[in-house]
Amino acid sequence: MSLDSKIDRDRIQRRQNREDLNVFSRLPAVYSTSRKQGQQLLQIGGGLSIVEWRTLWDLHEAGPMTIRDLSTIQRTDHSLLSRALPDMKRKGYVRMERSEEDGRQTIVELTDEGRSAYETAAPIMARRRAALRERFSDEEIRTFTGFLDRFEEFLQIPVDQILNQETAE
Amino acid sequence: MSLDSKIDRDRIQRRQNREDLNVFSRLPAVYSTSRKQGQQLLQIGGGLSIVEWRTLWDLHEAGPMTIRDLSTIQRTDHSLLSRALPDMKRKGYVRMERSEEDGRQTIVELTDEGRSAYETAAPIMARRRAALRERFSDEEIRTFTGFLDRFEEFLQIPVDQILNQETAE
DNA sequence: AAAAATTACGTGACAAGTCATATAATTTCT
DNA sequence: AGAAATTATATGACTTGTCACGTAATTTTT
Repeated sequence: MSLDSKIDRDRIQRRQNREDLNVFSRLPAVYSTSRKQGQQLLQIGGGLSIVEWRTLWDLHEAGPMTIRDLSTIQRTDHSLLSRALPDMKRKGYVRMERSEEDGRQTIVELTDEGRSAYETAAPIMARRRAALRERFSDEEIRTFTGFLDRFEEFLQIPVDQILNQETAE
Repeated sequence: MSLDSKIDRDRIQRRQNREDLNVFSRLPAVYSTSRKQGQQLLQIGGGLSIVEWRTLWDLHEAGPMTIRDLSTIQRTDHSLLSRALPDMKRKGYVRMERSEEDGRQTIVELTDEGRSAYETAAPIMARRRAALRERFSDEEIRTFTGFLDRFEEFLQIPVDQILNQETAE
């Protein structure tokens, strides 16, 4: 019997419908589509990368800070910044200086050129957030991010603890 | 003046709090933490990669299907599968066969060995979903995925349409 | 004060995604 | 039927993200 005849369209469809309710499965697609949209908008707004945009934005909003601060705000690994910053410095977007108080830290500060790059991208990115707010009320955003909070709490649970709860089922 | 003294801890903290409500900013971290958790569990459950797990799971649940079907269910680019499948075939997890009905398609089917790899990982991954259900009711999961639906709808909107709605603000 | 632990950062290696482009097969249009 | 468009897959190039490990600086312990 050929494999063709073994394909069960209905069953495949049901599988897909089922997976629509699986948060773990949906996250990758939602994330990557969101990222894609961000990249497109940044392309229009001067060609910054996502990491660059986040960094300029943070520095603009909160002033000079360390690499650790940036990675904390952005909720990413510091290595992402470690790699992006020298490039950004070369482009003239930021200044970097070893901290006098703590020689391990590097303090990053926006330059005028960085500010100007920020200002090119900012209105477009603001438009995006506004467009989202046209579709989600403040209340809904809080509910949505509340779910993200709870989901993140779940993800914090150590793996062995998850596995040892079989009884609770 | 040294850069150290220009650091404003309070302002940085406020920035961070603000970003906690920004869905666009939160998604990357939530996604990658979820992925990390998945990878850890798979490591324990036999060492499958995420793509491999998803594929074995889908084939187990819905029977043989094409690469396109797999990528649709998994909501990812087909290239991910295109690259993973030859490896999975080499490991003996799947069979691949050109479709007789449509010579462009490749039909993928689970082998016994693939089934056995699936069965090693499955209980662990099921435990994870159960652990989630202990913290989110069915109702809440539906609300959560409902938000994901709406957010994805938003992401579907063409970029130029988002930018041209400035009036609506 | 010396030793041990922690923290900040840099860097190499890897996974999971994307897109763009190429090719072959199928379908649609004229 | 032939031409044109579409679809399925493969593959190269790239981004975002992780982790692990190394080094230097700081903090904590003894």
